[in-house]
Amino acid sequence: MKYDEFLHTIPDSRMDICRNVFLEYRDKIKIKKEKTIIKNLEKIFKVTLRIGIDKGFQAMTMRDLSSTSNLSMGALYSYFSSKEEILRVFLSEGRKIISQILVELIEKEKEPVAKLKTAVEVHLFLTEKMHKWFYFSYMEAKNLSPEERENAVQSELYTEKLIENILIDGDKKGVFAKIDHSLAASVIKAMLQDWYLKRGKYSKRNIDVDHYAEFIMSFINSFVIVQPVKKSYPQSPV
Amino acid sequence: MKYDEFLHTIPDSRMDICRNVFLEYRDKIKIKKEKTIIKNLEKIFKVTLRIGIDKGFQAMTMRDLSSTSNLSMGALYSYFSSKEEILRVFLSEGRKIISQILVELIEKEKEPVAKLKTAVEVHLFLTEKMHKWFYFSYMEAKNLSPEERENAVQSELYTEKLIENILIDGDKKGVFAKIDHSLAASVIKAMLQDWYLKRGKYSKRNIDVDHYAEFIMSFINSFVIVQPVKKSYPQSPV
DNA sequence: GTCTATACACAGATAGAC
DNA sequence: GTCTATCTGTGTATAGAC
Repeated sequence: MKYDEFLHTIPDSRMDICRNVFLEYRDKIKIKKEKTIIKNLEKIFKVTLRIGIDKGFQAMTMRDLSSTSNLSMGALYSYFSSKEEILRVFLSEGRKIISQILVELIEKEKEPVAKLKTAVEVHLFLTEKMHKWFYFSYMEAKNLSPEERENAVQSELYTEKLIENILIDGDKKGVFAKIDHSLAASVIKAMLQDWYLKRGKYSKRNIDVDHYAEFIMSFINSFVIVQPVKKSYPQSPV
Repeated sequence: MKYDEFLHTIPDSRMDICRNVFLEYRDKIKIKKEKTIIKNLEKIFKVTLRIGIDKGFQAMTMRDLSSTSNLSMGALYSYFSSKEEILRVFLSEGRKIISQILVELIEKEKEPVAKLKTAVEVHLFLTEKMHKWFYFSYMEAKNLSPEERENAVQSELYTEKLIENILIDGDKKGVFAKIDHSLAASVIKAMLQDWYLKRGKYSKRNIDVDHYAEFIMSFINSFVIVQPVKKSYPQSPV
């Protein structure tokens, strides 16, 4: 799959998060009109993401958030009871949406080789589409409460487990080599994460997500596929 | 090389940082006695690292630092003119020491295959020995001033360039495949970073640094070495 | 629903005693 | 060299007008 195709297959995650937050927290929010809530939640999350990436969530003050979102301090506190809650809700709702899309698209494939390719691609495409959210989530997870941080860690491990299971399945079916599945999954995960953690670096070098996906698939396949035929990878023009 | 051997070949980095800071900043520090300075710098950096990893540098207050290090607020400010300066000095001195060791050990090797292995191992061993510093450095780099952040980024790119050059050299000599050297170096770097970014995860699974080094070398070699003989990697006992 | 004004706590930093 | 006491700014959060 190419990134362009992927974009057509999934809904607008930004809207989805806001709608889910509305449904889940409507009794805690002091405002009643759905339209108003959604509109302002979008503003709040958008600005949180922008400032949060720029200088970190801790360094963002509620006054920053207020002035940049054009909502008064008072208004902000009718949506969230504390600054901490903004972070908690934003990260946890994002995680839900992501794991939903990831699992759904992987399950469509049946063969291990195709499953692995899909897992890699969908993960990269998701992080491409929501790259600010992913970067923010990675950097700020440590500022969550212990329970919420545990949720974030588990969510990451879940993705890794998905990959590990694909590798195990492929090993059983004889298409993948007898490797350490757990370690291999970890390392593949690290490659996937590098895409959103070092996004700026790859942009500067004109590497787009399709190019990166193709490259790491060739890297991964050289290790996991049984009796690999060595494919030389074309040198990118500098 | 094994991690145990490595430990004997390098000096104590903690002491080194403090001595270098003393030499470089002796005129800015309000204290005169070298012994006192070194002793207190060690305390300050040690506590900064501990609290900084625990809850982030921004969240650490000077009062935290004061009470945990048993130095009064006033004393702290006779060593550093601001909280920000502690971060700046600690990170920049650390970078100097690390790049020094890395370059020195890589240059001892002459053949590309051995050079690559050494680069991977030394990087892993360094991050193992100073893993708190590396984690802290990674997480707090964004809180530096623009100029200092640029230095941090350049320092990372320098490591990557070292690896890239080894790959290019090996390609010329016919021992490495014709791959995209720049992308390959990036991905290898990502694997190396995962070791200190996810240290806790690997500890839980009883993966030590020697084991990790061996694994990612087999992963990397399957991709970069010309006409690879597929080595199956032994399954680790769970 | 949204605003302004303000309470209150706590941060970084310094002055000056010892 | 090190301490305590204190200044001043700024942070989160709320009360109550509109």
